[in-house]
Amino acid sequence: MKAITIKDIAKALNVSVATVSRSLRNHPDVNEVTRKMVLEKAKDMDYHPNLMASSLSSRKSKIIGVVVPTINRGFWSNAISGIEEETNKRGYKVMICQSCESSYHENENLEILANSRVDGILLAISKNTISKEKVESILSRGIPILLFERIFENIECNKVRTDDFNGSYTATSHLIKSGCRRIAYFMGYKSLNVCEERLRGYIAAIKDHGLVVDKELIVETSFEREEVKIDFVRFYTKTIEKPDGIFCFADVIAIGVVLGARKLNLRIPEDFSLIGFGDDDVSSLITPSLTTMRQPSFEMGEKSASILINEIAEKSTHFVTEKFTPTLIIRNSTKN
Amino acid sequence: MKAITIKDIAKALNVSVATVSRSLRNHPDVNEVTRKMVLEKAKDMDYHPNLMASSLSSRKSKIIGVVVPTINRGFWSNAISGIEEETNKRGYKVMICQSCESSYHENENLEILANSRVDGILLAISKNTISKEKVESILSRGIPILLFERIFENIECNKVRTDDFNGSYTATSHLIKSGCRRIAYFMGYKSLNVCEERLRGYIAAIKDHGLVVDKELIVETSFEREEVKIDFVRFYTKTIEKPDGIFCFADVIAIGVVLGARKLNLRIPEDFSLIGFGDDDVSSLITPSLTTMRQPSFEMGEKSASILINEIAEKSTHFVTEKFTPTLIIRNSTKN
DNA sequence: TTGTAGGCGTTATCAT
DNA sequence: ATGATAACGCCTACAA
Repeated sequence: MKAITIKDIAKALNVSVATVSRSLRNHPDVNEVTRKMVLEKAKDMDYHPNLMASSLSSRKSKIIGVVVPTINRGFWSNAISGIEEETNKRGYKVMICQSCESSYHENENLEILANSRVDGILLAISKNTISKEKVESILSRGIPILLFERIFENIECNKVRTDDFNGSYTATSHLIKSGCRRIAYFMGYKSLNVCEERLRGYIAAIKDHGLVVDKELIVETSFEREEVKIDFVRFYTKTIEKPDGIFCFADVIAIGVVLGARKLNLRIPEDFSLIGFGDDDVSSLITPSLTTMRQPSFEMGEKSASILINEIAEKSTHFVTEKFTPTLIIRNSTKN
Repeated sequence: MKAITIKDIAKALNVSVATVSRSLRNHPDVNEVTRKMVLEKAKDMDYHPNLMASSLSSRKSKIIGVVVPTINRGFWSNAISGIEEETNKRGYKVMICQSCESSYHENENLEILANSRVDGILLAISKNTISKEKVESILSRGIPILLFERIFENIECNKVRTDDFNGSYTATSHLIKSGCRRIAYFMGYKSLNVCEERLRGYIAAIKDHGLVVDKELIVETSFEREEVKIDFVRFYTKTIEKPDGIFCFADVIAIGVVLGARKLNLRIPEDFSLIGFGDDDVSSLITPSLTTMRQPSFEMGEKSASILINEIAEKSTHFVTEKFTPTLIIRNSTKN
């Protein structure tokens, strides 16, 4: 059951392992006749290269590590798909880990990936990651990290992000233009700077249109539909002056709001307008279909992988931050 | 920038690499004092083990390969999540690849995973994979493969599958019990044996209830919503005797049918009842909410990983086939 | 063009 | 309990 190695081929052919190795990797310094012979023999003997050995020796694994909060929902599953597409195209494989929104798991995953000597890491930080320490320690070990979607502001590395300010400004403005005057923001986790950025855009839009920001209308909630539903019901019930518009940090939150509204027998957009962020797969299907800011999640994944692989290949030290601007998709959860 | 190795630690401590290696791996044959010393020094020197070297030497990578048709939709993204959960719990990492329903990509991925010396592979075959050759060749190289959801019938390995016959029999029967007499089956790809199995269940239910099978009502379609929509419109338009019930191979197909029905201004379930398979995330949200056969996709992923890892650990040669029976979830796309 | 030999960072098998 | 030393399978100067 022992696998065939280049040594076996060399022996069988009475040549050196170097010649075999070179032939197999299309090295120029090999006689074409020799190469043909080696390749044929390799096929004959059912040879399969050992990538671990090759990686160890060449000091590159051709593997990209990925750490995301979750892999089976909305933005993340699409982004991963984009990552897969691009990495494969460039001859890399991918090792995927979930942090489950836990900084502890995130750190563990990062450590294992780094110890596996992946050539680079794509990371979207978890909701409770506040310290840059781990990331910086891995960067200092010479392993490139690209931060995407969930990033640290002050850190020296490549980044791919959404233009959150712009997006939420557009979303909020759309609500205002369609007649809303009292707009709530369901914001997700305060700790994440994406949430903060979108909060800033929301506030700016409110102010720019001469409305007032009411802190009572800014609600921190989770990324679980059912929890959001509960949060919404509580919020709406206890709020005296009802909002006539709600902007949500993410579509999954907006959908939670829809569920809550159904429970309270509220009609959207008659009783209030609703706008999400992300354009998840479900958003066009739910009733009412969801007005939202579309994020090109697949493309963001592709771009992230592309930039990281460029960095790996060229050893460039010039870092970029790529910003993707979301686009407004108008559906039936807002008026007009 | 060169990373610290056990050799460096050994030198710094004036002990042998063997001692360092043993200390690091909690080998019993080490003096506790020595171990403490080594561990401390390792931390001091910022040592991080090289997993590639370790894998090469120990001949186990602690990595599980996964090959699925797609990673960002319905059953698959949930199954992967379950796989991730279980593998991590057992100290393994995961390398994920998509076949994109292409046998060619599937083979390439399998080859790379095998060459990466993963300890085992979880595979759901693509829609156009007909030959078992590649799988068998990898099995013969001593790398365990577990087939899940999309399997070959006649092959010696562990399997985790849905009880497709049972599920589609139940689904079809439910339509009949709720009054349908002329039931269509939107079946997905004929080439897949899951599709065939569900077809068998559908046919059996029809016959058992004294109805007749009409081949005109068995429609092959794709797994893309928009394509299904088109297929449905064409089908419904050209069919003289309209069906009063439609059973779909998967929820994504059922949703395509919903879109098609909207286009034709048909009402569900008034004009026809609709039942899906899988209970995708969207299915409870769409209008009408979808009656469907729920598959425990996450658990199936977990179970698959669990069985495979057991096989790896115990080198057991006794293969099992685990069957998961789907459960009927009644919502608003069927009557009563 | 080909071969030799050392190295990649561990683990494992002997001794001691 | 510890140490030499040979694998693990491949790559790569350097020599020939």
